[in-house]
Amino acid sequence: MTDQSFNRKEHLKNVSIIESIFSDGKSFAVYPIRLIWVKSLLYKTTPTFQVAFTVPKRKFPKAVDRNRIKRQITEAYRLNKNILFSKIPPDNIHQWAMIFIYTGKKNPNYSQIEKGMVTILDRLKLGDRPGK
RNA sequence: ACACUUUGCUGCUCUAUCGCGGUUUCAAUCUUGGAUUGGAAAUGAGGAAAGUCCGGACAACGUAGAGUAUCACACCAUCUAACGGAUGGGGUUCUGAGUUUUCAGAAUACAGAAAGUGUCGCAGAAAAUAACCGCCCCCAACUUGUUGGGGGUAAGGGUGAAAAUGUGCGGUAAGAGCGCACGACUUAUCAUGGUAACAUGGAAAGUGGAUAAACCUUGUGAGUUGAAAUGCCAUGUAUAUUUCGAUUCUCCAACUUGUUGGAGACUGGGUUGCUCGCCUAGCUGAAUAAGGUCGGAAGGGGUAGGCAGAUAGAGCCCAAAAGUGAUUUUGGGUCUAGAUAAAUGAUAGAGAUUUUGUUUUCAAAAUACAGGAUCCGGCUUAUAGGCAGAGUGUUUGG
RNA sequence: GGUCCGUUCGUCUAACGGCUAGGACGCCAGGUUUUCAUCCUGGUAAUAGGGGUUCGAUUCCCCUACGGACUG
Repeated sequence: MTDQSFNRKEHLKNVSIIESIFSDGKSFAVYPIRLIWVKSLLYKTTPTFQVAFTVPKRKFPKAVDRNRIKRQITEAYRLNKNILFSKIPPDNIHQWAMIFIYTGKKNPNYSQIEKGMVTILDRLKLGDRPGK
């Protein structure tokens, strides 16, 4: 049985970490989602992955649309995050902070978002990247 | 019955699994408080939550007072915590019916142009002290019906959004509210009705073009700033640094003879934007040095976590009574989000409504506008479908 | 959350409540040139939307839409 909960601690809230992600984070995109992330040393109090979700206000001016897209992305992450946990190396000393940005232009359906989320989580390599 | 207009109400439903926010409760671990993890229960976004166009509650600052500026509002009464909101009424304008007296509906920033200033393009003689043409009178000249000069006159003149109170009679050289009759309008006034706005009627004076969503005048009201207000706790730090200004003078009294006290001027600061007024400061020192203090500006360092504010209230529902109504009173019942990088979603199934195809069946698609952020009362704007009421028109039947 | 400002040809801008809404850069057509550029001539094209005040609105007032600035 996999863990499907999504607590408040797993939300990314620290302002300085978010600014560092936007200034020197690494990114790639799978339609309709773009992922930006940064890796740092592990603290004991915070969980391994901290995640935030945003939708640009320029493309979706109404708050109803933005809320719905954020909820759907959150749901897709919650149901598929065991892909990430299964890829953690055994002697892990790092933690990851990630931001998912919705880059599409229309209101999506959930199946599209879930497909993009699964491929993103598959493609993200957590192990020892040689360039690091 | 259908169509249109308008007003009000409503704003898809249920089940299972996983997951999120706060509340209550149970268990475990660490334990001073308390924190973390897990389980359970009930619960969790609107009529506009929106725009931020008004009004309040609440909070901070200010709080002897006066004047003025600035801003807002402007028929009357009532309602309300308050309002630029609502209800009822009045006036004006428009539309329809009907017809000369009304009825119905809609709109209405609806104080003052007779306090003053400004503006009124083009056209037109003239756009606000109206004589260009025309009409009339007097004088002069001669070519004897024209010219020139002086004066009177707003009845007529192709314009314009607007042309000096309309029609008729009298009157006059020609004319003119110059006079009269019937009207129109304005001002202050009297009587009746009405709480009042106002209506009706009488007598008097008068005829003043429009524009105040031009300046303005009158009346009424408003202190300023807004939950990023504000209070407390924790963490952290630097009363750092630079620069500008002020720290003055006179008089009186006392004695301890250079100090103290009082009064005044001046300067700085506070006092709602300004003024007066009020409060307060002007130290050490021989010194224009130096230090201290006060005020302004520049610039820097730190934190960016938690609690309160913050959800029981001008609350919601039902009934009765008062009132034309907005609304109020009384009685009973009820507790119903409280987040802070910010909680409502996904999957599966069933049903409801609408549309399309097919037409017993069935299949597919869609289900509006839109998401709390301190809280209320309004206004404005967006809104699929459904329900109810009113009005108008058409058709059918009696 | 709060306070305030603005919207004029495709772009940048001007305007006393009063003429056909002016100018520059563009674009189009013609001319000049062997051709292109430059230059000359002409044309095109706008008051964010709705309502009101006024004889008359880009201008004054109200509502809506959009854009922007400030505020810890």
